[in-house]
Amino acid sequence: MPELPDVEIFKRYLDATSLHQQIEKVQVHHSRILSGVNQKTLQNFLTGEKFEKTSRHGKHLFAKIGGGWLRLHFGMTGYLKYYKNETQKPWHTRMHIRFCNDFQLAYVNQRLLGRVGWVEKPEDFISRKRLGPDALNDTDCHRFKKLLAGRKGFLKSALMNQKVIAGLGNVYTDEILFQARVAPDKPVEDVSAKEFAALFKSMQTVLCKAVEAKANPEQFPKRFITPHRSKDGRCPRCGRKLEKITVAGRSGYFCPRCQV
DNA sequence: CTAGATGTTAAGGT
DNA sequence: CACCTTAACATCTA
Repeated sequence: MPELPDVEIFKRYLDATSLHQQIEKVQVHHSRILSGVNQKTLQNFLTGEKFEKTSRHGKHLFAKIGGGWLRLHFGMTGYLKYYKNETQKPWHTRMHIRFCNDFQLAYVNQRLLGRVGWVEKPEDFISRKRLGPDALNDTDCHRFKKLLAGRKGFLKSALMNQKVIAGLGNVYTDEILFQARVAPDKPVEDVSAKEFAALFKSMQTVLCKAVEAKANPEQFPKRFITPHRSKDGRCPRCGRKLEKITVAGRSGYFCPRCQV
């Protein structure tokens, strides 16, 4: 589930496997994943070059290479896989980078909702898309309040809006709301100063713990609601059956007793 | 067979 | 301008 913590793990994976190696060949198996660049241009930009470093903003991963940056976004289903043996090539590999050491990096995207692009600088992309500050690296409690102040609509919608804060998706938004004990359908205008502080603190804790757990829900702390997000899921705090709610077209889960 | 799944965006409405 | 809902995208699974 490629939200901020997942993409942070992909970043570390790319850093640990693919930096400073010359690229021998690039193949795009499905042009639908390309955004603002065609296959030939992308191949020209990458071939013979090396990834120098990476950065992440929200759910976007950038890798500096040659005269610009490769941008990777994963949609609802996507990940990276570094491998050597052709038998390990994942199903639904949409782009494929072969390094001179014979290892390969696959961009896997089953549902084709992810995108690969090329930007001169990450900041250009971030401002063009009007993305908010990164939820993990670029916020503090004061700024967080200011981002949400004066907004209308439900809290969950605002938190999931990438133009407000970048990186939170459906699952982690539910987790943050649960940990802060605030209901997803609370109007932003009704959120108290105390609740804003709790939300900010939960956002930091949840994202940090998720990254520590390698974004794997099986390794999340016991108090997390994420592993219980399902029809018969129960609140890990009070045991009550979770409620399902649709906000901004997405299914959210929350505990009606613990979250007010 | 159908509904729903981690994301984003366009279109149309309030 | 801000926000809402719905649909669409493509594919797999419960």
